[in-house]
Amino acid sequence: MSDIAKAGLAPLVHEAAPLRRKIAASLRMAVQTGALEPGARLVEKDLCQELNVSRTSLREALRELEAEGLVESGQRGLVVARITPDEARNIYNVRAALEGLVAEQFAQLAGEPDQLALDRVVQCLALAYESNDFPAIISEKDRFYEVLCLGARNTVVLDLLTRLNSRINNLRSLSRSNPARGKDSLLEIMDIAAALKRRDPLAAKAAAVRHIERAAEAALGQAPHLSIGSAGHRASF
Amino acid sequence: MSDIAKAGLAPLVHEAAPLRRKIAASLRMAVQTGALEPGARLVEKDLCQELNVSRTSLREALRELEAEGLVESGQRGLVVARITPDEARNIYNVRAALEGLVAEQFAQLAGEPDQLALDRVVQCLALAYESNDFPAIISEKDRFYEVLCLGARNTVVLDLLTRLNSRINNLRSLSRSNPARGKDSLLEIMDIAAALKRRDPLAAKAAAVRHIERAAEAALGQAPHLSIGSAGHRASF
DNA sequence: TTTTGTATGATTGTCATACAAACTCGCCGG
DNA sequence: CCGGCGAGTTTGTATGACAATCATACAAAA
Repeated sequence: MSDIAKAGLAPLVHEAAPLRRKIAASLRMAVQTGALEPGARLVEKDLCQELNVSRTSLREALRELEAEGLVESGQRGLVVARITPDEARNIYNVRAALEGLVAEQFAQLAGEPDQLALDRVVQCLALAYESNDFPAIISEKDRFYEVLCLGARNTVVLDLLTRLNSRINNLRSLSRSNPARGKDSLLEIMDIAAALKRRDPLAAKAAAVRHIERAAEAALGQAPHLSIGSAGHRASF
Repeated sequence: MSDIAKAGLAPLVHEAAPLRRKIAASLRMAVQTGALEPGARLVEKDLCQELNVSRTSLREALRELEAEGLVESGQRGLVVARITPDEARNIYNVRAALEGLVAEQFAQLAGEPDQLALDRVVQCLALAYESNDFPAIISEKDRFYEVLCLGARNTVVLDLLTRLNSRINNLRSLSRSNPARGKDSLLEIMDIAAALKRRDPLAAKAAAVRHIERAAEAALGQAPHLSIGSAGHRASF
């Protein structure tokens, strides 16, 4: 065995992003920024010209987005998915359930490195909030949930949350238009982090659920015509 | 408006299954039955010949399965996803959380027609259990959850559960090898149904969570090395 | 014998093209 | 005004092609 092999080089994680993945990412971004509005038709030929890719690759990317629920088949071809109020509400309900679960798991399973990573990402998040850098907030928050899921040893939830978030990213940016929301949001997150540091599973779960409920209120308006998430989870505190 | 329109005919939802969907379904079935074992390589050319379809459609189907998590990219191309014990455990944890949520919502939101549909599907399920018809049990149980989600006005969870189940269908049939499990499973489901009929959200949620926990025990062995789902949810009863 | 270099084939990722079926829209005749 | 007809558009599917990458085997060198 050579010296190089012993040197412990990084496995060089083959970050080969296939074209279809870049296409999917580009379309996701277009939906998030509003360049593609809900209900907009996705005409393959046009998108091919726009992105300068073949129909083959484009269609594979569309399958990915379709499975994600970001686009749906209208009467004719695909359209950007319209999110009904019920769906939006339910996405938040699901997020509350899932993030409550991983918060609970993190408190029970996370090791020292996970706690350190959590500290770091919470600090980054605080900075992003202070500088009001919206894209950074979103991206750091995604990283926060990533750290949470990894510490919870739960990649299943990480997967699901990623997909769900892509469906409500437009709502997320909408809810940030409320200036007061930012401060509250950060405080709620620090509540979660504090409970996690104490390794208090139930408090962590409660804080995580509360955070999502507040976010839902901010994004959807104060009237959750489905009292579900709230009532049910509050009952379990 | 014609008499026909008044007759309340089904909207005839143009169930034109594109070929790629049939391909995906066929591959799902192959994984579930074990014809394709976890870790098995999916060579496109071979699959094309086997299924007698073009590579174009096959690859689109594979994207669908990839997004579903049923196949994953190995070093070279795709392989049938191997499910680690952690992942399996977490899939059950997530199912517990999600099915608890929809049970709660059903109890609060379901109308008369939903309750009727529930009765019907529970009866079918009982029949399937009695006749020990494994494929029918699986299929009726999927319908049970479909009815549950529709009554809960929560298509988001319906979507997620469908995808998750495809990843553990092999485990599900495995757990059915335990003969005693069938009776218990049916009883647990009737517990859920009873709570739903009483419109008791918390009892319904508790029963749904308990059902999944028992199923997890049966499928994964009695030692849930992650005490998460159990501890947390029991605490909220 | 072990390591290195090379050839060969298999497989994926991407593309261009083709064509049938389904749909849209506008035109035309009643 | 209405209803059908036809042209253009768009999707679904198939085919063939090619470069890049990977696997394997094999030959050459140390």
